[in-house]
Amino acid sequence: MKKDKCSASSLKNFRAKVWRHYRLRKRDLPWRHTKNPYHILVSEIMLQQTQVDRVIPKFQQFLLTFPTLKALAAAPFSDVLEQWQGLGYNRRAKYLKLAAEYAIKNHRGRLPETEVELKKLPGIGPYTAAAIAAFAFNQPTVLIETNIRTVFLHEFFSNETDVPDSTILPIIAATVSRRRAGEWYQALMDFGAHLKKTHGNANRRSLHYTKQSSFTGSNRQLRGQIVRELTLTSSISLPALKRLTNNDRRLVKILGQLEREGFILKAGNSISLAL
DNA sequence: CTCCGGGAAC
DNA sequence: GTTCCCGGAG
Repeated sequence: MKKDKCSASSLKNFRAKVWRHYRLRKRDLPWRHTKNPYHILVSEIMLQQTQVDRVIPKFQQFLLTFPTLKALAAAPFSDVLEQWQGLGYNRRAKYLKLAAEYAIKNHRGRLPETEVELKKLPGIGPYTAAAIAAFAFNQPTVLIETNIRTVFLHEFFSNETDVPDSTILPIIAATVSRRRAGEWYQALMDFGAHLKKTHGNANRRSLHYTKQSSFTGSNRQLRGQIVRELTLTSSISLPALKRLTNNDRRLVKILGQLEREGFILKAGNSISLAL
């Protein structure tokens, strides 16, 4: 009986368990059939805070509409935003197009291959930079997201609460496959998704666990409605938008934010999506 | 720290 | 009605 949960033999058993689950229960996901860095990028941005089942059809349609990094960079923002409707977090659509433009301008039309360079792209933070490096370029980066967090909380911190990621990351680094990093992380995510179905959500024991405020009646809801309206009509008057809410002051405030963030253009009383 | 979307499972 | 989602920016 090994006392140390992180002993060499424990880690070896853990790895074997994850690989075994992957062999038997691997999910067949569209972005696992490609090594195209652009396709990986699109999938990872879409998957930020968004369930796999909801991303799959959007991912495929998006790549039909914008087949290459160059096509995305050249496309009107309003077209990108239109494709994005239903996914939520419209800022991601903006960041994704800006990232494409950045790569065209600074990396000769390709995505950079290192974590440090990837993180410089808009919308790409610590997780996504490490994930693209692992999935597209097979680098043994260290990354954590909700499924991976679940796996390690379940396997190594089953009796602990308020576990910070900084405590988990060294174990992730100690267990990552040097030779098959991308596959390893896919296997971890599949195992984590499986654990959530069978054991509930261990992430509530993470130090970083938070519940988000309610959506109905929120600024986010109204903001989303405004953006969707604009993708449908291309141009709309302020009085027409006022029917979305009885709080004109809140509407004007959100419109100001959308304008500053580069989502919309205001010309007098006429409002349209930015190009 | 707060903000950001929206559909679906529960 | 509540929770969750292969997070990131300001």
